Amino acid sequence: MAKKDQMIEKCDCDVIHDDIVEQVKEKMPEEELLYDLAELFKVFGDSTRIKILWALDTAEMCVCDIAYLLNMTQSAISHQLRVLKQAKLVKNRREGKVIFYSLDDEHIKQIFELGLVHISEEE
Amino acid sequence: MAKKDQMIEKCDCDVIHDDIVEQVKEKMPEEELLYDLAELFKVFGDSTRIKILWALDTAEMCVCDIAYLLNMTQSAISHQLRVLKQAKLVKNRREGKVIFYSLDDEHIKQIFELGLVHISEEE
DNA sequence: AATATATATGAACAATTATTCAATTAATCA
DNA sequence: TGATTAATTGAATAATTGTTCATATATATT
Repeated sequence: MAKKDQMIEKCDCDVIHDDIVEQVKEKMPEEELLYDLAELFKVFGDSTRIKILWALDTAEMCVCDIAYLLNMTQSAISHQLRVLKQAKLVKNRREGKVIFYSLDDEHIKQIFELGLVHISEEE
Repeated sequence: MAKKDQMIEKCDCDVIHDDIVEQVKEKMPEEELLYDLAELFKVFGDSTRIKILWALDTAEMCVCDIAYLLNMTQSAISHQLRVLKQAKLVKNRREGKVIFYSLDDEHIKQIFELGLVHISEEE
């Protein structure tokens, strides 16, 4: 954090690298898009949220049931559900006093599965 | 952090939810696996690392070129490359004074692409 | 050997974040 | 209306993390 706004000079380790840098620059998505992508993965980067998402992939659940399942306080779960909702990963509906949460994205499971492939490949 | 080891009681919002909790429990991967998955996504959850990975998807690059490309200090890049290497996402080879980094995983791009799909779908 | 360069590393600091605790809101039911 | 319950919210705290700065290591060159 607190990145200073400095100008990084080219190294002179090999002039040929100029080509590579230019080539990479062209193929890179926009700065903002990559930032958003990092924000999305940041949401996945917490085991409580991963568990919630994985649970909701099986069934719609209310807050207290998630709390019971994960053995955590309602408050903690509620805070995390808010993060997930802001990221448009879950949605909810009210039924009386109870609020049911469910997944709001098709790709979550696929992303998780790919992640698991990577993990299981580490020797 | 600092999660207290407390016992969360079942809510009595509806006794039927017992079934759901049991069903979800059965389908959930092991605690440890989900933890590792979160750790992986934590690595993706930083825009500097995302940029590095995206850059390396186009071409093998040395540390100073990455630093120049992203306009960040060599030190900052080096620290992040260490994180990426520990997560087995990049590998490196030395050529004289210069150390070249490249991707060490087939799935990174796929995971990123899926993430981008989610982002672009948000209305 | 001495110097220069590319990279790595460790400590420090600022910023971010996950959980807890206490209080509040919203709905139900007596 | 008052009591109960499910969920949300805000502040506080502890832990984690990304960058900087100074220093160390490794290779090449003179």
